[in-house]
Amino acid sequence: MPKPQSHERAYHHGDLRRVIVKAALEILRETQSLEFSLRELARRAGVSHNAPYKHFADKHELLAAVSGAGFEMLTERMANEIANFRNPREQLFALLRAYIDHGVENPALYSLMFGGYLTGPNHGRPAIELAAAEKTKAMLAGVIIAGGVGRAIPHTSRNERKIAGAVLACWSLVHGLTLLLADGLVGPKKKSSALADTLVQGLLDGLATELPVLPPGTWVGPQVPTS
Amino acid sequence: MPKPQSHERAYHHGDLRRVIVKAALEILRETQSLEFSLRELARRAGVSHNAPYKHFADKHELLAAVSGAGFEMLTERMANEIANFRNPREQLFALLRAYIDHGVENPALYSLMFGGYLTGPNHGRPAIELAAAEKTKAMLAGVIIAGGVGRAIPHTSRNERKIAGAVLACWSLVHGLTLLLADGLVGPKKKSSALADTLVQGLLDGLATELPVLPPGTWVGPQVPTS
DNA sequence: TCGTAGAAGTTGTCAGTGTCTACATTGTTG
DNA sequence: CAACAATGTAGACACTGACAACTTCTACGA
Repeated sequence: MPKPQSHERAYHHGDLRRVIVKAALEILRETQSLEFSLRELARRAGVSHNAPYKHFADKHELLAAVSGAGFEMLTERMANEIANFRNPREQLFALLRAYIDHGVENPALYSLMFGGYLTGPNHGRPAIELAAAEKTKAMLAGVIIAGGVGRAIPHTSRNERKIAGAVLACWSLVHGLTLLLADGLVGPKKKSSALADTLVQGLLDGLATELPVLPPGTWVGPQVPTS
Repeated sequence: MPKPQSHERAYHHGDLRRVIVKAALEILRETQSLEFSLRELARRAGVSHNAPYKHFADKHELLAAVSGAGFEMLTERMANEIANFRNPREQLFALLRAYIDHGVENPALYSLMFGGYLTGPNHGRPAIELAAAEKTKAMLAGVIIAGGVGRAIPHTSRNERKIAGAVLACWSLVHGLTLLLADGLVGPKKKSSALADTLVQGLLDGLATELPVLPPGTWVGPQVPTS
């Protein structure tokens, strides 16, 4: 086990991986731009330009780790918000708002998570990211099953498609709205919460009256890597 | 050095700007990756590595032009689809489907358009892009006004917010769905059309019964550059 | 007609980047 | 305590985006 108790680190850093990811999150927040260099990151971490390669195979892997950290922050935030309510409807509402806020408050990180930087030519999303994203989706599904869209939906195989449809609808709307807001393509950022609230409200109302039923054969889930 | 070889181009290309943008679109489609170099583009266009700088101030401006071309392709495609129908409801449906298809068929381009590559630290979206995006939105708004969500909404100042809400709802859902599909975060790409259809159907049904009303003071539109 | 200003394309250069290889330092373990 | 793997450092390389200076062509007014 590492023991970096001394404030003056020796040759071995002991916790460089986490430090680098944290530095990346900082840069992202400060500059709001994805155009930072691996070397700048190393500099900021007070380490030689090649040290990160001992923890990440290449830059993509590093960015994937940062993105994964973003997903974890997101799920944690949503979980915290959910804990404030008992009514599933309110929970779902709080969850979606947390999602939007997370994206709007840190657009660059959100872009990294969803902007397609990592879903390159052949290589699908890195596994580390997929796992984190899956947890996010599971949380959303949980609240919906508990009755987020108006009534509880028992998690039977018969309801599978119904649930998947509701999850997809919620996620799509909130996802798109967040992107548009973060982009500045619509509306002022300041008042986004009110805007988002009414929109989400509308969606949930619509969803409550008629749940879309997905056609058979469709399958909602992460794309499994073929290798 | 370079002599005028028959109908081969001479020193002056004549139409390099368009050729470069087209080459960029090709690369995007072939590699499905945003990581191409300006120099590779020049090579592909059969031109020296610095020629593009006579037409674009820097790489950002070039990418903005490519993104703008993407928006134009999108609006054109939507317009074509709309022309096949007279019923506003069907028109809206066709329009949204065209939007989704456009994104799913060329994820890299879609990422460039919406992934936040260009909305850097301070500089908002380039004007050329904003103009193109605005036309897209106008078309969507037009169909909605004509009755896309069930009944016509006269374009009075009283209905301004109602229209804006509907536009935002439609765009958000479709935008988010497209991103999720293109990302491969949900569902298989193959069957996406069926998936999208039912989802859009659900949204429209929900929207028809209850249009969300935006709170006063919110304003839906592109963020104006401070120039 | 011509000659010149400027647009369009070229070559050369520079700092900075991602990644590779070789080397140095460390903590761990037999 | 010595060998070893993990971790960090130093140097090198091809490539990138951008700048400056040069060349080639085209348009246009006297």
